[in-house]
Amino acid sequence: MPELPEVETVRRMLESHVLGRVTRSVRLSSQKLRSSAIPAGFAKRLTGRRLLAARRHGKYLMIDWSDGLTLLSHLGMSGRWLFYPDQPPNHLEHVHLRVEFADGSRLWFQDPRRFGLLRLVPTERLDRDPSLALLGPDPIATPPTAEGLMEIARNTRIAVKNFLLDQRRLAGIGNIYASEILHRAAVDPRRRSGLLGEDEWRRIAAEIPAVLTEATERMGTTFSMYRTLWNEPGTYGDRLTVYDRAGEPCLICGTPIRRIVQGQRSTFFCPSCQAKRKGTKSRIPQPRRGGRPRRRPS
DNA sequence: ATCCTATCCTGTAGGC
DNA sequence: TGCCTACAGGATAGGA
Repeated sequence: MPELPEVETVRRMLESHVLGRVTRSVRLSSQKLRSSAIPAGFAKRLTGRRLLAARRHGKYLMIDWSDGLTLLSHLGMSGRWLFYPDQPPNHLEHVHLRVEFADGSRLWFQDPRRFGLLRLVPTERLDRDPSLALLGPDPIATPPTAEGLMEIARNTRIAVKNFLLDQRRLAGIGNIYASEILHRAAVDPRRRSGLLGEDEWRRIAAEIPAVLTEATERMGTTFSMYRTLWNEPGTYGDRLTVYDRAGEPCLICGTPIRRIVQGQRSTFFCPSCQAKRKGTKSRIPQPRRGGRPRRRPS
């Protein structure tokens, strides 16, 4: 579910509202997350620690605690960090981690599908963690250049949509924003990365941070699962130009948006704006203003 | 090496 | 209403 903008939204909220709090009790669910190696003593090691910083690389969130401890987390498809200053809900399913702070506030990690990750790592060894070690640059911390992308793409035959999803090349883009970026860059998602021209990479390089930043400003995109730290939906769904709009008119040219499957995942694009030609001088689609509200999250 | 497929889970929407 | 299928924002092991 969550891509860079959703994780960054949560990170900012942790930074502004949870920083400095000290843990009083920590409870782990017995239900195991798919990718978490949770060592014995997890809860005990986190007890009595002060939250010092919240960092992010790509879709990974890193929460630093006192005494050199970092909680590495990935939201997978359905993970949520939720903060309750006062009363937490009585019944909430799939809560894997419950942290209670000394002031009575609580921080929970919920993940119904259990594709997420929680791992407690010594801060100094974080960069050697297998999940982080292979990640490419974060496109917000290090905005990509046309030249850089072209270099990474040299000699690869992978479709550009799947290229954008590969976290070892760039860390943070997921299935929604890959489609959005390519639509705004006017590049056909099926094009082989190694065959794209410099002008196309230039447009892609510009749209990557543009789309991710705009989405972050709107606290991400909520279809169903994703929520902010305050359990609120993100509103970038109102700005999506192609994702989940199969059959609806392209906001630039009116051509019906198409859905195809690449790597067992949906890709949405405009067959006209993103015509499969090299060096096309297409108009760059602009984000829509206002527009009809998207489906309300449940 | 590179690319692709299947798989891990639960919840929900839509067709009948 | 209920049953069934398809699909969902991700990463990754293993095979071609």
